[in-house]
Amino acid sequence: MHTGDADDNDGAARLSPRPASGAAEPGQAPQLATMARRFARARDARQTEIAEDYVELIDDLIARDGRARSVDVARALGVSHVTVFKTVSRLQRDGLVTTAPYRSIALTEAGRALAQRARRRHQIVARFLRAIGVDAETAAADAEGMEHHASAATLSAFERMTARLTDRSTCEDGD
Amino acid sequence: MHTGDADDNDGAARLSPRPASGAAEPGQAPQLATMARRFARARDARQTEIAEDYVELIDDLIARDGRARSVDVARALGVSHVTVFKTVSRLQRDGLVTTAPYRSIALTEAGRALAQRARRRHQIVARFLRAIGVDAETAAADAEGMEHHASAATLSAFERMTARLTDRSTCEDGD
DNA sequence: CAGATAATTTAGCCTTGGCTACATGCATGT
DNA sequence: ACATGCATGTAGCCAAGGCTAAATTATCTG
Repeated sequence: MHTGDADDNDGAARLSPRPASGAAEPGQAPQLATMARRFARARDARQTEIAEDYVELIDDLIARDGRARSVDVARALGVSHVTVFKTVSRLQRDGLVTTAPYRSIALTEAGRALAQRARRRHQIVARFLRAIGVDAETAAADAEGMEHHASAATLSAFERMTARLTDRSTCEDGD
Repeated sequence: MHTGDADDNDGAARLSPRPASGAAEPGQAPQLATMARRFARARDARQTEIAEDYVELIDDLIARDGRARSVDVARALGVSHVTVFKTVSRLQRDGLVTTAPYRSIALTEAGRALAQRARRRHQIVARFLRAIGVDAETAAADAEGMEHHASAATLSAFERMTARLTDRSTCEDGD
């Protein structure tokens, strides 16, 4: 009843198995698996982004203020303190932070290690973006999202390029 | 009852308002707002990542196979077809795709536009990563996640650098 | 010390994005 | 033409990550 059954093929192709070419599988099947792997990696990174943001921020707050209150975390992240509370509970469950009722948030060893890794990546990305000519504010904002998706190889390349661009004496050969 | 109340301050500082310095606000308040803005942008990008991935992939499938079946989308993304079904329903609700029962997925104008923007960013990021020496597979995988967080300024810088690195005649001046 | 202010915690709600299990529809093969 | 297989759709579950509202606890102030 919705569409009858004939003339709406201006974009909604009928689901016949192979309308275009007979040689679809050999070129497509491995590519599908490869794509799936890449998307899985991105999905995985998305899941850890929040944890990394939290521990990095908590580490920053402790370094700056001597403590990390959930209200400060909430203000820095721009979310409600309830969201922080629940997320911090998950982080505690996952062994990244420790909390005691009505006390400031503390990082575990694992949390500190993750925070340092995250900060290092963040700095590499941010410095790199500035080095290639992105303004500081945009660099900081983009780094905030990009850092979680940069692999070790990419980070190395970023560091190489940053060094090369910062030291103006080298042009086409860095190391 | 849980911890008593006194001696666990090896990391869980008491929640006194200002234990470190009296000049906390002027240096911290604007920074908190700035950080919140950056995190909000990253959060926003995270929300649109999936939509962009879907429309870009659907566009690719249509270009390659002449149609985009949800089962193909599911295989490419590495998720179940039910997840695809539900996500595509949301995309339809948001005006990015159109679907009819048992028909292939079609992109709306808005969906096609978003797909093209996403693909362009994807290519810029991937080409750039390869240009700075990241291997192809890692570049593709990292680009998958990073593309969604690259602002226009960063993309321009990427293009500039890619051109500079690809065309070896220019060293310190691109355009 | 009592009240006010601020922070934390709890309770409950929503959307997104993932899943399994099952039901239905389409399309081809014999 | 009908069975069989594959694709799609439905129902229901879960966790994450967001929210408001209300209750509880700390801390500061008067």
